[in-house]
Amino acid sequence: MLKSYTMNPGPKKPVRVRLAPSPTGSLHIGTARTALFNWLFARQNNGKFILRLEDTDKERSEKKFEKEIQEGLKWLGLTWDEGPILNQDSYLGEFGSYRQSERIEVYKKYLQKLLDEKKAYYCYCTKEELEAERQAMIAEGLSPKYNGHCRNQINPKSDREPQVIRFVTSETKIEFTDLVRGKVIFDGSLFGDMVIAKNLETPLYNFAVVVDDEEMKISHVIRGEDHLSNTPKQILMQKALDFETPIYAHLPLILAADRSKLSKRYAETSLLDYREKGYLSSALLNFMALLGWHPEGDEEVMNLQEMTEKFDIKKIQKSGAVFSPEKLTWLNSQHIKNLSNQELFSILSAELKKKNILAEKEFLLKLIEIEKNRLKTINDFIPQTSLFFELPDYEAKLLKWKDETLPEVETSLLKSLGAVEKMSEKEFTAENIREALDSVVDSTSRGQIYWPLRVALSGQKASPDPAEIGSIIGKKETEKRIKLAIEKVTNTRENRYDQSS
RNA sequence: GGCGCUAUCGUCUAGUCUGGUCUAGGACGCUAGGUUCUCAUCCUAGUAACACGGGUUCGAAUCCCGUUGGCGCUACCA
Repeated sequence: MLKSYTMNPGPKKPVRVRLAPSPTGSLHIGTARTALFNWLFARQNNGKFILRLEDTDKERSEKKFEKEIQEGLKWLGLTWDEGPILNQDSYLGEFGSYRQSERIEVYKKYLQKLLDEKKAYYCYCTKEELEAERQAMIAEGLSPKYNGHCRNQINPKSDREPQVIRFVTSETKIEFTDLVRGKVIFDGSLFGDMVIAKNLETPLYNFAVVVDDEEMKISHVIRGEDHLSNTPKQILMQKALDFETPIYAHLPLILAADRSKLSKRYAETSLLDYREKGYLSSALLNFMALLGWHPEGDEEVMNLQEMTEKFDIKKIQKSGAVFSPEKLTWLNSQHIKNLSNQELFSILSAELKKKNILAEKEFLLKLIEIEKNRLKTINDFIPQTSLFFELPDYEAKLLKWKDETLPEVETSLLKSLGAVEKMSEKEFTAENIREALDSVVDSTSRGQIYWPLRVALSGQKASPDPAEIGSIIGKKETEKRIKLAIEKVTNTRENRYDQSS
């Protein structure tokens, strides 16, 4: 007769959620999104967001990744209420350490309790024996699981060393209600007695999680869908230990374009690399939220504050979401536009400093004003504004508007020069330049004047308005660049056959 | 293979619970047009989807069953 465990939410506990990454790699974009949803949920419910480092795998865990994870979360503004402190090595708090490798005594206590109560046992079977058994079961077409050989210590094999500690897995149906998926049922009889520790001092993931979630009074476990099949196993252990089962919410995974697991081959998976590439944390946050969730209404560009107001965990999508670099980039440009010039200034001046480029505040502010709409990433700024610092080299033929001839270009440049020369340094604003230019423009074609002038001032085929450029580089530099262009034209004409015919 | 999750434009999604107002809405992308000296911005328009097959019903994207596809887990990793 199968008995079945049903999860009852029980009395309302204060909301405490956690992010539990393993420091075995950089902060993955998927982990960052999990952090976001946890954070949002905590904020909405007046709860606490806890960061816990799951470093029970001694071989793969590294301190530098612990630091990176924290740095990434800080950059996103996803601050945690409890847990490690950046640049501080000891992580002690109300619940002891938030680093699993420093909580061995806690796990040991519960491990011993299970052992004493015969809810767990030492297994003496060797890896080789287990593997042979596994293969045999697969050959028979069965789902491979441990046969329970050592469960009742039928044959203590006293000449051997214990290999691992196994949990007595009850053969029951396990049912729980997932906040995003609804009711989920697993059959415990398919699991077999699982290994929960290598020995008393070396617990494994599934066990450590159960202990920590209880000890740290976690109310809601919001994590990736890859943990969905761990959940029934963890629930079984909670029952054995007489722990309360938290409420679960399993998030859909982030996928690559071919719907496979998001890997480096397809897009950058490390969060901090997006900072390097010139993405704003607010854009990343916005983008990650939109992967699996959508606010009511049509407005998709949001900051953290707005997301906190609109977020609804019950509205989370059930199936995986493909990562779209294009949308991320678009969102980034939108967030850049929403920044005030002052905010952009702080970001960009830091950027310039890194590259040892000196610029005065007033000058930078002017550049920001005209470049803001042209930026997709912060990193675009330096290459796009280099023309204001130094005129790039260009070919004379670039000065030609449509199919005009070089002599016509020269005439046009001469007109521009004349208009500019009449102005004083003081009245050299974009608006005034435009006015002066318009007075020499032939009503049929502004391009005839504007194009060659723009190329003369920028050296590029795509750039901001020549009047804008002129106002920033100043009257003297403007005249200098126009004269240079005229020079280029005449040199080309002298040294080559007339190409106009 | 077994178990679990899942399925609306190329992509992210609204709509599904509480069938009709859905000739399926928005966003990204793409295309065209407008503004314009160029690029970008901005504006307008277009493009394009209910996986398939049954059933229930006067009526199904929406409810039920099946099929197929995708993903996850199946470790002495997390």
